[in-house]
Amino acid sequence: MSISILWFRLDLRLADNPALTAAVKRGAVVPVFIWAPEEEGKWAPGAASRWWLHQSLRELDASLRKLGSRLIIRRGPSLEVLRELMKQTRADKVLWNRRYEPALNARDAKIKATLSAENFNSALLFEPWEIQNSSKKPFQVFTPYWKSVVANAGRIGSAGASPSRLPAPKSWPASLSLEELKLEPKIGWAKGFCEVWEPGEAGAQRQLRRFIKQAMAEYAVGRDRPAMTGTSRLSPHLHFGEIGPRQIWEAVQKNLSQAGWVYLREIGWREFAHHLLFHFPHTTEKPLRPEFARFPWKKETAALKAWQKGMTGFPLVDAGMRELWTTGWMHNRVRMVVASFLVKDLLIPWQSGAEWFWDTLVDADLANNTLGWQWTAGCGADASPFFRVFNPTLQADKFDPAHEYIKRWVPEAGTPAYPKPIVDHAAARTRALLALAKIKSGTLPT
DNA sequence: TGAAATGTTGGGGCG
DNA sequence: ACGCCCCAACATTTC
Repeated sequence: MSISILWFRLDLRLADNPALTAAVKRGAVVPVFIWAPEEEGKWAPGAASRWWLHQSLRELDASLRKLGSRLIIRRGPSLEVLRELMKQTRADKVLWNRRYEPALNARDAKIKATLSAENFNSALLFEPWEIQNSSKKPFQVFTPYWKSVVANAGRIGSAGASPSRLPAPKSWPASLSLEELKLEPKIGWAKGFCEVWEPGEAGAQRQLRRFIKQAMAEYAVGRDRPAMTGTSRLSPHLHFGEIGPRQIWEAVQKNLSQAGWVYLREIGWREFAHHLLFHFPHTTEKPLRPEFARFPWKKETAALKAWQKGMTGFPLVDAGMRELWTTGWMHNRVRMVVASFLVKDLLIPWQSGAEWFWDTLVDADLANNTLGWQWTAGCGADASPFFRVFNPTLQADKFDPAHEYIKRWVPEAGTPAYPKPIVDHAAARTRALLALAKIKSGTLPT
């Protein structure tokens, strides 16, 4: 029997974990998590993500201990740690599930070329290179991409079960304590997070069952009502791999209905985001449509601050930004509204919004965040056209008609204590369209 | 997975 | 009865 290092990354679960299954098959398993944020460059986990990661690692360790195993925690560099661990434990192979972020593709390739390693897919229905259009190129439009995924659905593997046993090595190598990683905030700003989230594999499963039973049938409407729990709320669990898309696919197929497809389509958008990030890795920083590099963005520090703090004077925008700050999450309908407001009403670069979301969202995910912001800014693949400007007031009336959501997060709205709108929306819309015209006319000869 | 501007239609009041 | 105007309701176009 061989000894394997199982390198946990964004796959913090025991069920449907192909690397884990393969490791168990080989013999003894040394599960390890390596904290190496510097290897992710600019996109190292933000503060909210680190809070979640701490809880999730604690849960993972507890589940491993129930099987007589445990989680070894180390600090990077990853290659050095893995090499050392192999020596210490006499393991002959490292197994892991793939990630697709540009910085990590390079790092992992190097590790794979250096050590004896084997990789698996736990995070996606299809690998980004498996879905191609008829000319063998990546898709850039969602609908044909999704059609291709559905047409190939028969090839989606079934979700694996948790291992019933997890053979331990003869002796355990040294480990840091979870606290030593200092992932949790020093001051208690994450209190609100604890009230609404249950990080870990068990919490993810509970959330999935809650959604399928109580919300999925009404999803087509419920997903647009920020005051309701009408969405799956699985995004942070998915990001950390506490649940995988194959498990969701399988569970929804068992209860399939028209509404089920509406939801699976959203899983499709997540899949599409990973597809795009893999094939167009520069889009984390730069617009996919090159003409947007010339867009006359503003550097409005005060306005950006007002947006971040939820003090723009637009109740729905502020409600969303405060929900984000308090709970580490924002309803997707409201994400579109606040993003449109930042990019179009304030003309602040979408990258500034992406950075703020990166730091404050517990579900911050490089693929989804990049797609979301480029979609809003109109500069991405299959993006919303820039001239589609959300009117925050109309959006509130449509999707929060009783202002229940607004009252929850902005109780002082409508009183003198509430700030005056920092822009005139109608004027801001005109200004945004003018700015857009500039990059269009810029392509014409003078 | 918008909203505003502009165009069209048709019912009803009124001379 | 008829033409004219008003305007809400709906549709289409534009950004």
